Amino acid sequence: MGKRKIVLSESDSETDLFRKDTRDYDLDTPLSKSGDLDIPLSKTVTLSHKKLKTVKNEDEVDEETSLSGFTSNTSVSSSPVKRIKKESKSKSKTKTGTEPKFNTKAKTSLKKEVTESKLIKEETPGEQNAEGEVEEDEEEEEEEEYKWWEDNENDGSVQWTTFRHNGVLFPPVYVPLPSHIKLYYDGNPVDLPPAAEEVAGFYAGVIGTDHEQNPIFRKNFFTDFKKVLQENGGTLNGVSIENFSKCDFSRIVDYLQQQKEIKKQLSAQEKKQLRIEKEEFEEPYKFCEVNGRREQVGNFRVEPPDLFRGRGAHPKTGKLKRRIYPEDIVLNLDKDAPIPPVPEGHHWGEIKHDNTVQWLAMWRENISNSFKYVRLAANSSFKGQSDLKKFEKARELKKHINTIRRDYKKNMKNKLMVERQKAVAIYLIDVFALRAGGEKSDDEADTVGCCSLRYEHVTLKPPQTVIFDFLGKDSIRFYQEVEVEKQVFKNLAIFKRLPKKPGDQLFDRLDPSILNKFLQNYMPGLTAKVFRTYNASKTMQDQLDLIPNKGSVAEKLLKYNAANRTVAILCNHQRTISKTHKQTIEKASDRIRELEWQAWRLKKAMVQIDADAVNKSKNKKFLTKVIKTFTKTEQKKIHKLIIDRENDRVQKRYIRENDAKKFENEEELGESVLKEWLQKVEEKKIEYNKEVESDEIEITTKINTVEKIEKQLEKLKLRIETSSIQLKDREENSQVSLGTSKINYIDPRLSVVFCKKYDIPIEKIFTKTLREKFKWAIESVDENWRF
DNA sequence: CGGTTCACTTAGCATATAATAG
DNA sequence: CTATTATATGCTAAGTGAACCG
Repeated sequence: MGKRKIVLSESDSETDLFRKDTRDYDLDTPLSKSGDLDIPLSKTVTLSHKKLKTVKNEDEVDEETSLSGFTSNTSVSSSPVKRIKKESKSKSKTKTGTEPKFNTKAKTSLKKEVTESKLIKEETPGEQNAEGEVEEDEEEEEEEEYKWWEDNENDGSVQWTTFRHNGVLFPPVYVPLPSHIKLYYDGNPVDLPPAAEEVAGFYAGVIGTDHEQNPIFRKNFFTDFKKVLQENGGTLNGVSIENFSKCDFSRIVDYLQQQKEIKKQLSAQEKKQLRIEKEEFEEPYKFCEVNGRREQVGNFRVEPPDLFRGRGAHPKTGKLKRRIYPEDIVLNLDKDAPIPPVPEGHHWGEIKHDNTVQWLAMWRENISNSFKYVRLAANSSFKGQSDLKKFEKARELKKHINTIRRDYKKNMKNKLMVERQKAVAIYLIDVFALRAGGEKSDDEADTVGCCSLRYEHVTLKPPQTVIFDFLGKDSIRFYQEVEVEKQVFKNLAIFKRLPKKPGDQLFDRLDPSILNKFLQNYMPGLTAKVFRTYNASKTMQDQLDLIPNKGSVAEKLLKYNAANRTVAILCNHQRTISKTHKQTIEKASDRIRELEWQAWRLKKAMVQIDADAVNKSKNKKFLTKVIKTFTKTEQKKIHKLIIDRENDRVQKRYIRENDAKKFENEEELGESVLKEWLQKVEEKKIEYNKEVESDEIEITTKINTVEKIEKQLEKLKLRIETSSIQLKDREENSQVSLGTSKINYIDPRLSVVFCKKYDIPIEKIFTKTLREKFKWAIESVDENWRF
């Protein structure tokens, strides 16, 4: 038995997509290394061993029920500790020698940024830099830039030597509503102190979303709202607010809506002006100087106050996320760096000089009392370096994966309960790409990963089918009905055995740290999450290998996306189906049906002209196979669709043109014009009706020869084909999110190589920001690179 | 150790912007 | 050219895992 195929069932149509996946996992490839040690003994195991003596029965697995039918193998297995030299990851091309200078473009870059998209095309692509190398990137760089991936010196713990920036950007102060816009309570206007009014406004902002329907959200909001109100001396006009259901936010909602509308109505110029002003204002915060080099800051804006929008059933959702002031902020800079200016009348909470970390600023947030950090952008050297490290680590796992798989298979029959649990857990993480699953407290949403799986999350269906059903990260449902190996099934049964009951931990001897410590034995730095990266990239490599190098760019892209989708499904990256999705799909299929009707009609006309035309046509296949006959009812339906649409269009056009004329002070079109237009549509309708009755197409000058019709048919055929493919693609992607895996899991070098080999412009696969983020990948691989 | 704290990656949704159909 | 739809980006919540601490 070499490869094991896991076929996911297809029973539940709702989540169908996530269970059609078929994957191969090579668990049995012979090991490259023999003579692996047969002694586990990390500290954890030693401890269990001690435990074994005292509470033997608890820790020993009951062989009777669990091991039947399997070749027994009693030896405790483990992995050799493999020491990998930390070698410098990339062969350095000659480094530029001198320390790169700090990019002084900061001042001018604003204008550049703003107009870039337009200007770029006018500039010579590929300028020469000092060394005479040709810069191939579409964004010109006057100054040579730092290519950290060609730089060898990076030891790890020290992140920077100089580190300077301008601090953070605070959200604007609250501007109270106009005095006539108020909250109403029990039908009466309420005068709120500004602080409370602000919170009421936050709630108004949530009306119309799902949060509004969430009782927890409402309760938490109302509690905090009352608190703020009280802290600010209560309402100003003596109204006492006790009951949420008596609160009427509608005027505030309308006002906010109106403000939004006004903003939208601004002319393009005004919008542009505002944008430029905003840019200018933000400019100082956008960049950070790291070791004399200019790098982009990611989230330089402090999070504004709002109601906390927790995902899933978060107990704290709806609570007020308080405003952050400079006093709350800790800044991190180098010792000699100038201290950024603070808003008038304030001071920074603390100034630190910690060069072992990457953050520029941080504050403590009040919802779960954790930290928020201001850090560099995704295209920075900090992020890039850790990204590269992450993928190199995943590639390192290639060398150990066979050993690991062999071991966990073997350990499925280990006598020690912990070892068995480890084996099964690693199996689940490896095969189903589960996350580690750390412990969570009661004031968070109840979500789980591997180690925190509970009794009720796994259902066993003999002989060897397992149904996983739980909420994972972000409360995204993980539902899979799968066949597993017998021994896995048996072990899961053991882990669920009495006295365990719903609510109990499946892996009661495990937590991520135990698992990770065990994994380190195979490879330094190996942790549970590495498996996700590894399997995602490995899957992508395998999928890409299957794509034939032929066809149009569009076709190849479609295949790339299909490969991407496989990975996204593996990682369970979902997105909510948009509210309009069903409608969109319906509309698109109606549209296709209409196109088919047009084709059918043309076909009829063709036959009318020449009875044998179909047989002679080079589109014979299309004409006979694809085009189905339309019944009279169907025809009428389509006619109605077209006529309604036409009428609609005419009405709109009439209104629009008159609006324009009014604006220009011209004479408006009279009703008669509209009537005339509508009449034309009416004529068409009559025409259609006649067509249905007589079952004959009227031959017009436009379509009076077979050749002309063929030409039109050709066009229609193409449109139908592309529309159908598009529709199918969209349908398949409707609940799968491709982005997350592209950004975080698929080694970007795979995509770069794919583009090179298949002659696809990288822009088709990586957006501008992704190209910046993955610059290290784009510039460092040749087409023979493999994951 | 075993829990907590800190720092970092990963995640989906909301909104802004671009592309495309009509 | 406009309205609609698709895509890209911004935002911040929610994970992981190592270090720290008593």
